[in-house]
Amino acid sequence: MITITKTEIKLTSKPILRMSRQRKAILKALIGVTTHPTADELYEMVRRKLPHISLGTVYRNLEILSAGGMIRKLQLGSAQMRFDGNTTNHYHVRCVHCGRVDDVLMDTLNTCEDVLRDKCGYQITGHRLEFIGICPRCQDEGGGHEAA
Amino acid sequence: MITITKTEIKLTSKPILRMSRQRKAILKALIGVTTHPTADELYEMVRRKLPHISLGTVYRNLEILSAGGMIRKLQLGSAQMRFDGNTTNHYHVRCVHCGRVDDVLMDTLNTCEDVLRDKCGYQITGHRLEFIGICPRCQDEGGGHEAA
DNA sequence: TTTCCTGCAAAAGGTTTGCATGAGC
DNA sequence: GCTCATGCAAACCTTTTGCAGGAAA
Repeated sequence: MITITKTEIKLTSKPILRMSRQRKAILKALIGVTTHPTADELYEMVRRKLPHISLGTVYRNLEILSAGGMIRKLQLGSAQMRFDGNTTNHYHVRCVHCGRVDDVLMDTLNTCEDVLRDKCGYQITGHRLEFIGICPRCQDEGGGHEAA
Repeated sequence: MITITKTEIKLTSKPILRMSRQRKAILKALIGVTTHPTADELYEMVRRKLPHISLGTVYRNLEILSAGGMIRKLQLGSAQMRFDGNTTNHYHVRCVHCGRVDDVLMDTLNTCEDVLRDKCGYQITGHRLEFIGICPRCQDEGGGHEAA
């Protein structure tokens, strides 16, 4: 269970999570965009406000915030991790050329999970669906963009 | 276009791919299992036959074989890459406890791709669906297994 | 005999971690 | 004041790469 107040986040029978300036800035930066940034991109974003923040702190907080359910880790096809401030159930589409990730609006496949539960012996806890394609911009420019 | 003979693989307007002992052993090892091994696991498997093979060679060949469509790279939720000798369209289920990956038998979502193509501006080229859960063995043992 | 491939080892990412100091509450 | 969080830098892990020698065809 998670309790969120203006100043702290409590996870039942876990240490109190303090709302440090850094943590707040990271969360705010992530919630403020829809671009699913990498840790490094987030580091650059937050650095404009807190120039002395370290990359290690960004990683530590992204881990903590996602463990607390306040953000979501996107372990997509690319090797690098991306993060999403939108924790509602939704899917993504990724551009093979530039690496950009957008949201996809479609119904989720919850009935599939129920079917599988009975069929393969696994206790299903979730699923991850990602579409791959070429984004409008890369189509226009003939695929000239490289992975960011 | 791919041409496969007993001794070589030709990719139209690409250099000839030779069937070296190493390449053959890697391919054979991967096709012989249904466990979706990591590069390192394959390295260990192949090392029993070819003790002097290097990990770099394994990586290089996995890359080449997957580019040629003879095997499939599985970029799943875990950070590490896994490989699949089964190149037919199918989905996977991954155990959060032990990292094991199994095949899932269900129809593929090709109609979703068509709908998206019209809806979000991306030119969709594929999709990746992975279920997450707890495998039978980890359920039995109370989740005592750790990631491999 | 021409390429392509291998083994070795170093480099290159991305991510994690140990430690002393600093800051929430 | 007690803890938790931070900054720094080193360590870690997986994957990639440069190079000289080796082997397919």
